[in-house]
Amino acid sequence: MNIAKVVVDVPAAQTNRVFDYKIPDNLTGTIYQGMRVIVPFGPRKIMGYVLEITDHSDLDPLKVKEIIELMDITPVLTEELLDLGKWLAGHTLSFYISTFQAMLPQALKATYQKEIHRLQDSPFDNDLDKMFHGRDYLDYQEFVERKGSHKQLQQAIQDGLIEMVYQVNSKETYKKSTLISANKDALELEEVISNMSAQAKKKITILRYFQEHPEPIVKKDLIQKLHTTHATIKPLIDEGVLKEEVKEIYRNPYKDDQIERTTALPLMDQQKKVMKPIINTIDSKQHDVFLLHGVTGSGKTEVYLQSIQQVLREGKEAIVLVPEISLTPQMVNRFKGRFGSEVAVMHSALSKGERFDEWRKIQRKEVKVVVGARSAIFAPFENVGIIIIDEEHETSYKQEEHPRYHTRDVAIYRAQYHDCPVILGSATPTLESYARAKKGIYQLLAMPDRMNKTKMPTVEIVDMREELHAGNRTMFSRQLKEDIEQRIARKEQVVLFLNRRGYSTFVMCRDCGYVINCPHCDIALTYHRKNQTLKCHYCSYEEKMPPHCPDCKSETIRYFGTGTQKVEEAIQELIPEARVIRMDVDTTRRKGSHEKLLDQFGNHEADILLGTQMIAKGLDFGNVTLVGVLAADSLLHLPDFRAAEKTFQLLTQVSGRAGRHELPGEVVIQTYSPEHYSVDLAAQYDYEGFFNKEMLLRKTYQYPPFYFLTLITVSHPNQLKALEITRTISQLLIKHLSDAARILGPTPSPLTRIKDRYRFQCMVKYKNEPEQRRVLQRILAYYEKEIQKNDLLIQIDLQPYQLM
DNA sequence: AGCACGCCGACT
DNA sequence: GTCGGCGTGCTC
Repeated sequence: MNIAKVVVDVPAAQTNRVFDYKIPDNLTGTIYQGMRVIVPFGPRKIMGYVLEITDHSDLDPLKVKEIIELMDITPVLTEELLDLGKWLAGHTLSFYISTFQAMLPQALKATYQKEIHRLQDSPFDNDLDKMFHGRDYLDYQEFVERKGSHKQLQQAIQDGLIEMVYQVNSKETYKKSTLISANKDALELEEVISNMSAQAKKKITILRYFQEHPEPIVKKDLIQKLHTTHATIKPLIDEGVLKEEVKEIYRNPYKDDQIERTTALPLMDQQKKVMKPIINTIDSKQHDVFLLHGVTGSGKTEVYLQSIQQVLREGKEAIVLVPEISLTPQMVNRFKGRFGSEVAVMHSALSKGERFDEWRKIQRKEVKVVVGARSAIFAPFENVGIIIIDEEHETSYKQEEHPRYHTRDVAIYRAQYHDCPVILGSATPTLESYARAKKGIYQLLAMPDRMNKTKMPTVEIVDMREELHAGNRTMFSRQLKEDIEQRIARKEQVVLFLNRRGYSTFVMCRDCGYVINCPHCDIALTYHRKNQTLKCHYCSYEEKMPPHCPDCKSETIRYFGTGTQKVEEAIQELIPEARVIRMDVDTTRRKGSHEKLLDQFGNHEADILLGTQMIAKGLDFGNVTLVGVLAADSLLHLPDFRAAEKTFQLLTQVSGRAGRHELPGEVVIQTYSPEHYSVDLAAQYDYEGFFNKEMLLRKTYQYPPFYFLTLITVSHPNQLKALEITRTISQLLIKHLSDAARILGPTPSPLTRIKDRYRFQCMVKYKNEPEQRRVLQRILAYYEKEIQKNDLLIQIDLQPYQLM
């Protein structure tokens, strides 16, 4: 057992395999699969993951190098996760290294540094010598920046004067804290005190403290509590009366102790009904996928909590996934409240260090439940008893970069391994999931009623075209304005929802219609009022807002579109007495500000909560009786076959924010296409009707769930070249896939140009193409060289969510 | 990816 | 004759 099979940290097709390394004697017995190691690779030193430890290599023993050192004391990837990574790489056409990296927190990613070390004290007489500044090493980066001569460098290496040293580091850091405790019991301390000089007042106070509180205390806290300093504690430690120990502590982003503990709530009949099959599956250690279709406010979370409780009782662990956007303090508190310190929380608002700590709690089995966004599906638990995906229809479950996985697929794969259930919960399931449930592939569990039997809010659809005809040019219909005023008068609260997508704030000249576009990408620049600049969403190009139109010199150049800022101004103008809280990316960027704004709203410090996507989910304020949707159909016109589905989901989701408690709710939806079925059926809360209607269309136009999709996007700085390659790829696909597969394209991508690269795409619609992955892999291999040297980029997305 | 090797044109 | 440009191929 002295050979390790290692996947190295080089994401390229040619290195996407294992390399054999000898395990040096000093590491025998301490090295396990799933550990990170540092290995020599060509002239470099890089990080790699040990996949397997065996006792033989097919290679010439002379060619096999030795592992340099270990980066971990315990494996960071379990055997299950290593296997999952291998499967996922094949499933998403990614490199092994990319899938393994995706499973671990950022802090464990290796960083590389190159240094020039001098081997002799004697100076060499050229410019290179000066760069050392008398030190014995020089950072390579510095050498490059100061335009060092590569020739001199090479010469010096040849002459044996210097050598290149490669450093491999990992970014993880541990937060440490010093604990103080007494070395003696209360009686012994009494003796020490009596022997002390009466002048040593502070010292005595400290010892008295430990007589009463024998448990260890953080040094900093002790100093603060007793108004003393390090200087008084130190001698006591030296005398052996007190002892000091350095312990690793976790950064704690949530103050656990402030969260009120809760116990299981009594269940309503419909909750009891759905719990039964879930509990059965848990008890019989079976794998099954449940689709929990429950309207907003039907009590899905309580079902999750009690299912988890059952899992914990069996000594197993639970993974709960929620969309990033709804990972609000309210949500987190519900889990912390029920399971206390058994919960780890993982999401992007945490710092790298905090996320690493949460991950380590899981790795060390110090917690039993993880609540997190997409990547938490890779939690290194070894005894998973349930996986819950809340709001399963959310698009954020699909990773849009390599590896392009869907969380649902990974969840089901892991649940199969662990023989445990998966619960997909949603008020508006994806057509894919609902269709599978109807076919019996998933088990459908329905919760059609709201808790406390509160009625779903009444929904009014307002046709904005009529408003325009009636001479109302504001963004608020007369009805919405009236309703808002009424709520404010009644001291009730209002949530206003603005869907920003498709309505970004572009700049247009009112005289000639000229729109300012990004010079590198094919989209309009977005206006940022803060510093009067125009920014590109895709390449972060930036320019100053021009005082007049670049085309016709007219000064009537204005920003268009409806941003939350603009809506806020409009409300103030229309209803001056309204107190408004605005929630968008700008106002919630700072850590904790999200929470703070919601608290303010919860305390009725404002009448109106105005926001984008992020307020559509999970908010639960009893005093909200009106929800206004300002532009319901802005999503409908995106080039996306899921546009109707997304609109339906969003409207349903938003409507659920109103009237959750005693007070009845009302929803006003403003739209330019009131007759569209997704708007109309959402207003009637008719999921089934929407499902049937949409399924019919999907069937006609051959989209999921009737067909699978593969989207191939080719981009290249040369437009013709991009088109040509896309055409070749479609022809190859036509040739090698079955006749039943439909290959569309090449067509220009909806975003024709990003960062000066032209984009074309090709789409495959198919039902069953077992050869497809292999064909695509061959296509990638065929273009490998061009991908490396030229600027060719080929993106392959199996089951894409975003068609852009 | 990065790095060495090697082949070619442009220059002291 | 030599320097440095980049295309080619390899990394246990």
